[in-house]
Amino acid sequence: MSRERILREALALVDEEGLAAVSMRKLARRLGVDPMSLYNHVDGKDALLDGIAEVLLAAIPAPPRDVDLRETMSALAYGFRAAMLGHPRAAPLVLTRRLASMTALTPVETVLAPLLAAGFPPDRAVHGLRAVLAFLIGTLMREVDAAPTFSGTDPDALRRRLADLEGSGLPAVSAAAPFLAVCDHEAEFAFGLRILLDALGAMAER
Amino acid sequence: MSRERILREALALVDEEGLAAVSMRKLARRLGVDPMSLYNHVDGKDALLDGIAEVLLAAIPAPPRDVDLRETMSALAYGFRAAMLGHPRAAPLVLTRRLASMTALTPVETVLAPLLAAGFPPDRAVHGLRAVLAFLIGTLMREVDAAPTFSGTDPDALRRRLADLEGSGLPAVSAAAPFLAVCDHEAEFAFGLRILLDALGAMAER
DNA sequence: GGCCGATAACCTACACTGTAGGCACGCCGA
DNA sequence: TCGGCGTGCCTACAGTGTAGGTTATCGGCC
Repeated sequence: MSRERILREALALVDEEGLAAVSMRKLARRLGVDPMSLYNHVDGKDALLDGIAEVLLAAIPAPPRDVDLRETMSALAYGFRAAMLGHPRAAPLVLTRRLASMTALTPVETVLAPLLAAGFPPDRAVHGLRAVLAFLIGTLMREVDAAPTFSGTDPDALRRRLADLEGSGLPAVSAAAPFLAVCDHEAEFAFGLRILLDALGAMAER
Repeated sequence: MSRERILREALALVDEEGLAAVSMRKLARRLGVDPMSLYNHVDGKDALLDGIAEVLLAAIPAPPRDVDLRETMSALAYGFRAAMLGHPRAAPLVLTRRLASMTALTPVETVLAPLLAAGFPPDRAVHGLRAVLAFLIGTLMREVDAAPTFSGTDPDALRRRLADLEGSGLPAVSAAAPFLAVCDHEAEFAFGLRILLDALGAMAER
């Protein structure tokens, strides 16, 4: 039927079975349709994946209006992260694909506008935007589609990982093993984002 | 023949034809071997890709010894980047896979050691390491395996992209269009890295 | 020297993939 | 009424990862 329904079902499929499990045939089966019929609404598998990525991007909420630079950027960053974590197995589509659509531009506008308003010259504003975005993507890459490994709920696996690190023969790694074995993604994210926004804030004042 | 030769040839295949073109059969043909023979040295395609990633990781040069914290981290970051840019089409293997091998631990040791020596408590050191790593990965994700688009050598494509941005109806995007249309990855990288290392340096002093 | 177990190369076969090409139906404007 | 066109279906093709089984070659041991 419609492209929209196809994308919705495709996203559900990814959520349930993971990216690798997506095939035109399986998707068609779920929709009760012949595989080839999909090609009337989506031109090829790659375009389908791009479509899913755009659905994800569109789910980023707009930050509140009329708050200061830092709060705007922070809200957008957390919104982006939340949108990706809402569909962890699909998130790599957004993080690894080079999207050139309008959907990708809206968040850019949202963060660029307050930067310019804060007095950033356009080139510096783009620099700042890209630095934050790179950090966002890198962080999400780490936690998304992760094996449940790092969530650390399994105490046995954690112990094994800890032993591996301590027995690595690398002194600094051994010393920091308890912190390397686990990863509080939320805290890591907050830490890095704070640093970056601090730096941007300092630049804004000059 | 040996696992090593297989990985070398696989990396060459990726360099020449891209990740999507890698198949056990094609790789075997290049090696003049039956596809199934590969399974005697590598257990499955996924393990093969992991192997390629480790080859890339192993190519990161060790930073000079006995220099200060900032220089060590900077050298390692640039080394990481250079290693990935040396094989842009293979780099996503490192950036997207969750590697748990010893090879991945060596650079960790290299950056963790000076952080601890500088007085960082282990948990903060890991925080700092991860923040920088996230930025590294995010940045590389953007420039690697990129369509040659953003290299901007084609003035026609650049003009088209610029026109798209200016005609987007988004005021900030239009205003910053000349800087959004191109991307000097080297400069972006230096900018973000400087911010992060500044922040870590400031933390080290307290 | 003769045997034996292991290793590695090969071959076949299976279930599955994305999608090009063609056919049949039903709606919509002329 | 008649064309066309968009949509859905079907077949077919070249290619995929890899399980299972067969053979030859080689190193060590009696």
